Amino acid sequence: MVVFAGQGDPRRSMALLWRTPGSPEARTGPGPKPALNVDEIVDAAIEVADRDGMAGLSMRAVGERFGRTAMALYTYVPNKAELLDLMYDRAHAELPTEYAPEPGWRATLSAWAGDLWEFYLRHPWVLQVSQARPVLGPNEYVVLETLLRILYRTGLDAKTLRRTVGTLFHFVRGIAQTATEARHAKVATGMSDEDWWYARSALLAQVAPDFAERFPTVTRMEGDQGFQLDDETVPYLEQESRETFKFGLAVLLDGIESAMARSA
Amino acid sequence: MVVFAGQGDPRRSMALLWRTPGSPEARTGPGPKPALNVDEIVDAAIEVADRDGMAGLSMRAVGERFGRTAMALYTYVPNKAELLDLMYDRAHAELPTEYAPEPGWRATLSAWAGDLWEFYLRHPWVLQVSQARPVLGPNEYVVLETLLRILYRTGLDAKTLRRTVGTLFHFVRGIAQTATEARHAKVATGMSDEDWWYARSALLAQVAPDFAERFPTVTRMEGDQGFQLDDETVPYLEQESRETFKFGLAVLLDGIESAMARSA
DNA sequence: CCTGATATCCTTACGGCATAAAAAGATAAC
DNA sequence: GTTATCTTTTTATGCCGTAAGGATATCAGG
Repeated sequence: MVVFAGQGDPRRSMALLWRTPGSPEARTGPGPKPALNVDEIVDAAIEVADRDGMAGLSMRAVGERFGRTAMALYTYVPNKAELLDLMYDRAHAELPTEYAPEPGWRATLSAWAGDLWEFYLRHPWVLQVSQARPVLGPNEYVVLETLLRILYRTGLDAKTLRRTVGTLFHFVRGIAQTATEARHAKVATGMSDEDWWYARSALLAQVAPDFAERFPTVTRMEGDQGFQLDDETVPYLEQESRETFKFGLAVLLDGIESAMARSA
Repeated sequence: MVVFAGQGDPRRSMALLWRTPGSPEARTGPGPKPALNVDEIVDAAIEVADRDGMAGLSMRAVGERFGRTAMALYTYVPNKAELLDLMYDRAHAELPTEYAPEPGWRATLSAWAGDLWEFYLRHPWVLQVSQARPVLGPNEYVVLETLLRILYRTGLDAKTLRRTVGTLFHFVRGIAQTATEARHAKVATGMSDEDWWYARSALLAQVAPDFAERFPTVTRMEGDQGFQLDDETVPYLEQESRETFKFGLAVLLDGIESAMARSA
C-alpha cells in the first residue's frame, strides 16, 4: 500500500525535517533528559523497514529496538506519518551528490539513474511513500539539486527540464518497484521465480486450454523467446527488470537528446 | 502501501480468476442457495476502493454493501488477497481492446497509453497491487494482447518488445501514481495545491533562510518558471502530471522509433 | 412430512495496528 | 523536601483480517 505521510502540524513537520533549533537539544528545565533522539529513532525505523518492509514497520517494532514501548516514541515524533517523512528524507542522504562532468551529460545521467536504482533496491519502502505532496526535506532537495546540475548543461528550457526530471524519476521508480517486489515475493513465498512460473503456467494450461487461440500475439511472443537467463545466479525477474531498466533509460536519453536538438 | 495478493492455494486462485466450471453455479445438493456471487462482491469491492481508496477497503466495508458481516464474504472468496486479485483483473476488463491501426503505430500507442492513464486515474488502487508476480488473470492477458498487437507491427524483436512493454507500463504507472496521489491528498487535506504550496514555501523560507545558497540550481529553475497554469480550473499538480505524461510518452515513442531504425 | 446432511451466515474471539488519556516514575530547580 | 516538568508505561478505544463454532435455512431421501 502507498502510505501517506505528513498530516500533522506543518510548522512542526518542517522544523523536524530541517532540524530548526528550538525544540531539540536546547533544554535546561527540570525533568529527566531525553534518553533517545529523533535521529536514532529514524535510523532504527529505517533498519526495520529495510529488513521487514513497510508491512513490518510498526511503532511497536521500532520501540522494541530501544527496549521501549510504542508510546515512548511519541515524545520524539508526533506520529507514524511524520516518522515516515523523516525516514524518507534521511534515507535520501546516502545518494551521491557529486558526479564528474567529464564523461558528458549522457554518461553522467546514466550513472545518476543507476545510483538511484540501487538506492531503491536497498530501501524498497521508499517507493511506497507518496510522492504527491513532496516531503520537502533538505535531502530531497539535495537530490533534486544534484540531478538539476547534471541536466542544466543540456540547455533545455525550464519547462522541459521539469518534465524530464519527472519522467526520469517516475521511470526509475516504476521499474525499481517491480524489481523490489519481485525480491520481496520470492522471500515471502520461498519459491524461486522459475518454480513459481512453472507451476503457474501448468495451471494456466489447465484453466485456459484455449489460451493460444484467445491470446495469439502473447503466445507468439512467448514462443519466440521464453526464459533465457544470461546469468543463472540472478533470479529471472530481477535480471529482466535490470535489462528493462537499461533499455528504458537508453530510450529516455535518446528522447532527451532529440528534445535538445529541437530546442537548439 | 503496496498490497500483496494471491497467497492462497494457486489452484483455487486460478479457477476463481478464470471462472473454471466446478465450484461456481453448478450445485444441486442440500443447503441454502448462495445469495451472493463472486462477481457482485468483486464489483462492490471495486466501488469501495474507488471511493475510499485502498485504506478504506476492508472486508467489513464490502460486506456492509450487502447488509452482511465481513465473514459472510469468506464463503465466496478465500481471503482479502484473493479478492484483490479478482478486483485487479476484473477492473482491467474495462480497458479498450480494439485500436484502429490506420493512424500508424505511434498514434495508436499514444491512444493506448492515454486510455491506460485514464484507467489508473479512475482506479487508483490498481496501482497499489503488486506487479511482481503477475495476477495472471484473463483480463490482464487481454490487456497485454492488445498492447502486443499494436507493437507487433513495429517489427521489433521479441526481447526488445518485452522491454518496451515493461518500460511503457512502468512509465504510465509511475506518473499515474503521482497524479492520483495528488488528487487523494487534496481530498484528504481539503487544501488546494496552490494553498498548500504557498503555505509550505513560506515555511521553507523560515526554516531554511539560506535556501538559495544551498540549492542554487533548484532556485534558478524555480525562478525561471514557477507556477504557470494553462487551465485555472485544473489543479496544478494534476495538470503538471498530465504534461509530464505527454512529454515522457513522446520521448518514449521517439526512443522506440530509433530502436526500430537500429533493428531494421 | 420428517430427518439428516449440507450450505450460508452470524457471533464471538484473538492478536495485531495507531494512538488518546491518564497514571507512574524520574529528575532538577527551588 | 517539595514541586513542577519531563519521559515512559499502562490502559483503553476502535480499527483490521480471519479462525472457530454455532445458528439457521434449504434440500434429498425416506
